[in-house]
Amino acid sequence: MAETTIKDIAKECGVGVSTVSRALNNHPDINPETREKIMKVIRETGFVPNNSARNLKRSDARSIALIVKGISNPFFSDMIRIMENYAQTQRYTTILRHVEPDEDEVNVALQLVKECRLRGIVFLGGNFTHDNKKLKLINAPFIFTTIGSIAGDAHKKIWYSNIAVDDRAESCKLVSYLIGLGHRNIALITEGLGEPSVGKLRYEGYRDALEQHGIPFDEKLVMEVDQDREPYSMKNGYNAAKRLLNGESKFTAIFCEADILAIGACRAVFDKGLKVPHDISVVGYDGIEMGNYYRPRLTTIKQPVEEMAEEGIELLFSVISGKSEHRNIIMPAELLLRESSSEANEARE
Amino acid sequence: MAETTIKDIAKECGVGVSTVSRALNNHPDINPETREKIMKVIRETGFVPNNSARNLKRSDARSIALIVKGISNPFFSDMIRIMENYAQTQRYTTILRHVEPDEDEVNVALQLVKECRLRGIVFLGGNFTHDNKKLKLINAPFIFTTIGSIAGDAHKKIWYSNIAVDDRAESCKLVSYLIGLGHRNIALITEGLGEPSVGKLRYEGYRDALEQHGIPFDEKLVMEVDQDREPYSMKNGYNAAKRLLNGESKFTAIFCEADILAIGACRAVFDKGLKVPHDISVVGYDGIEMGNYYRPRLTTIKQPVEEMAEEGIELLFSVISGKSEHRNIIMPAELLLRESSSEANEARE
DNA sequence: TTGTACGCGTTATCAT
DNA sequence: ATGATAACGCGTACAA
Repeated sequence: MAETTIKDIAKECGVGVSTVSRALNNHPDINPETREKIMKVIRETGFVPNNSARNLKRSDARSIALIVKGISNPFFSDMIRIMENYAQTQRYTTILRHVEPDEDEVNVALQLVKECRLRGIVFLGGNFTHDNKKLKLINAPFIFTTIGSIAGDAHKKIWYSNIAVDDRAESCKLVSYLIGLGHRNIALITEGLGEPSVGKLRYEGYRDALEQHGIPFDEKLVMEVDQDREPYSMKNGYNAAKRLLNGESKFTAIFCEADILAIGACRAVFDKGLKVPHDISVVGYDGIEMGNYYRPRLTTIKQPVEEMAEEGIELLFSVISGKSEHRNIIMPAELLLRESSSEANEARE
Repeated sequence: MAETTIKDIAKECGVGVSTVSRALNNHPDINPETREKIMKVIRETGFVPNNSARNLKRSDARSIALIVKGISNPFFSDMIRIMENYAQTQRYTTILRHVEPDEDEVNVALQLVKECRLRGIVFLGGNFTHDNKKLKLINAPFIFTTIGSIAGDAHKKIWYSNIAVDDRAESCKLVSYLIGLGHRNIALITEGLGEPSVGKLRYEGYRDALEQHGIPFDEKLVMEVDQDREPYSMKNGYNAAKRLLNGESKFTAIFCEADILAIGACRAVFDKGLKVPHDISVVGYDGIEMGNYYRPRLTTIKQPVEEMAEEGIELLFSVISGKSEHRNIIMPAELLLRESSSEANEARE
């Protein structure tokens, strides 16, 4: 029941193994005829080279990894698809690895790179700062994406790439828009402020906006989600909003750090017998497709997912092939004004 | 820049490579002291054995694959997580592979099994019948899940597993419920009837229900989604519903073969200035979390995702370890009566 | 252009 | 209990 190997093919064709290998890898110095003969047998047999043996031998193992923190966020699925497809066009194998919220994505990468001889890594989600010492140990080029950007870092000497929107600025933009609508008491549903996450950047953007408009910061209006398996979930948005609504602080708008949280928050508002946006405006962040189907359509910051994925994966591959250096790319995001926000009405008690 | 290998560790510890290997794999015949000494060095070095070399040599490669058709359906993310976690507890590596709608999942499996020496495969999504000849070529135990069940097959001699709900019966149950509410003109938004997919089973359940209640079948009320990249998407639900609404046939309810389609369909109804369920009832299938946050909450058939994932992966592993035979498991589904369905009002023209 | 032989890092078999 | 060594399947330098 042993799988057929390159030897079997060689024997079958009456040639040496190296000739088969050459046929397999489009090597130049091989007689087109023998090549065709061999490929025919390969097709008939359905032979597929053993990946382990290949990677073991090859100096360039032709595989990259996508390390995703937060699979259940639909935000990532498109990006994953685009990146996988691109890798395939480069004849690379993609290893897709999920990371639980309590796992350290850098440790996972460290392990994976050794296990699988990766040629490159994309981190999706997770924290935006990491232990540099550990990062240095990753023996392959890597890029971060959708984990936030820090504009000030752009000039620093960089040895890995980052591609993201300017979360702090975009977040500030969104909250400023709410303020412009007359909202003064704006609640925030946030991922949690302990970690250096995008959540924190968006939180800072929120504070920036308040400060710029001379609105005092009220920490009672900041609600962290449950330290759950998955911070960005509808359930967390729901629970956090419920706590806010049952609290004593009054507010006329909620800024949720992700659309998926906003959807949960809307549900909590409805369950309270209130209307969005009439009683409370609810805005999100990310621009997931669902936001356009939800009722009301979600006002949000739309991240350019497709473009980020494309630019990111192209960048990684040009770094791998030595064609380009690492870069720090800040993508533009778009403020989508839709139905879940409106002018502030009287703040509820 | 070469990675550290088992040899380096051996040299460092002043022992042979086989001793290191024994320490690494919890072999019985090794002195606990030397074992501890070696493990200490391994921890300090951060050494990780090369997976390719391992799989190459090992008879039991300790890896399984999850082959997923339709990543963007949030329905699958929970299942994937549960299965990955379970595999990890068995110290197995999980290879997650997405399949595009136009790819053949069996071909992918065939290739993967050879490339990676898989010990088992889970198919999520995709068609429910396949070329048996090809299936026989898959050199590893495999199970299908969420691709529909055919009750009549239960007695057949089986050499692979299937775990799913009885899509036809559940679908019939749901449509019968609508009929019970007084609906006579019930539209169907379906995946497409060319392929032997769950879509087809649900379509048959729809027809069963009509027939049982003596309602004539009207093919004008059956709307196939666009042959898109991804059949189950909100966009497809939206477009299909729009075509129905702009058509000449009248109806008071729409049965969508997936919740994600139903959400799109609701949006189309709203855009037309109509109300769900007052003017048109919209029901879905799957029981995704979003259905409970949407407004109105979706009436649907809830598949027991967690249980299916758990039972499925456990079954696969017990087949792998020879502890059990392949089985054909039909899971119970639940009819969730929520807000998107109500008694039929006058059919719109 | 083609074939032979070696080595990639690991595990398993056999001595010791 | 431990160490030397032969595989595993493939790519490639080198010889032919």
